[in-house]
Amino acid sequence: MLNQPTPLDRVFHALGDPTRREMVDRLSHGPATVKQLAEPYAMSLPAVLQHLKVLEASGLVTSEKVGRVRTCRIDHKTLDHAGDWIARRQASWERRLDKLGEYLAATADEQNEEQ
Amino acid sequence: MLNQPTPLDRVFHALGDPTRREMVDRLSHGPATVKQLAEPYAMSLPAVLQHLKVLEASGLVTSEKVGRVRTCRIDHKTLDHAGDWIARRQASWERRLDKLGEYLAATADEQNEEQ
DNA sequence: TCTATAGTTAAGTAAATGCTTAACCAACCG
DNA sequence: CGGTTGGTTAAGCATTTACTTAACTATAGA
Repeated sequence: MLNQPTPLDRVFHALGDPTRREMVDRLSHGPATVKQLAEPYAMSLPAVLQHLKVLEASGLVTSEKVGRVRTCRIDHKTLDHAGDWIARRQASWERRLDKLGEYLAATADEQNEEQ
Repeated sequence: MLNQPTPLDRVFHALGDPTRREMVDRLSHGPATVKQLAEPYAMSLPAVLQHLKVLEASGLVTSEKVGRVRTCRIDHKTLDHAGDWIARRQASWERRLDKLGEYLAATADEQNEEQ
């Protein structure tokens, strides 16, 4: 991978890790501080911070620091982009099934006519 | 990551690579042989095969070999799982916004009563 | 002011990723 | 049979990932 990753690369890659998916899950219920996000995990704080950095780089999460606490929140738009990509492939797949169905129906008709 | 990846880990990880997403895209329009899948890319056949292996391990793609050609197709159910996961987080996010809205409305009412 | 809290930076490491080339097999085809 | 086509395996390599520990900064509160 010489070329740099696209936004969608970053989003799916970010979601490919269970810890990061759990963080997104947690944040989908409301904002949380770094401390709160880290609390469920056995791993070190710097490790959590690195996951957070990946999530922020992907656009899935935003954060702002007030005083000494950083509060993180989901950016739903980015999650939507990922959902849209999947929905579009599902759509092409279904269009294909429709066409296949039409074809099979047409073939059946022809066979009926032949009989 | 000492523990082995979950199915969802594998799916999102598989979708995190642009080449693999393009392959899923291609396959969403209909089945293709390994040769056909490899054709758009500058990379070697073994590299394509490795991407294919990742896609198969994730469950996004299935394949069967007839004679000497292997034909690959999407398994839509796996794509659905990924879409469902995203949809569920979007749902919690929206529920949260609803509750926030109710709270704000209630607060506004209280303030009206106080006045 | 002293100290605990919340977060950050840097550097190092083991394992996983995404490729490569070389060698190989098995099926179809003239 | 012998060559071409389609796919596969193995080995190697540079890069990225997911952590770690140690050291550090800045804010909040007693």
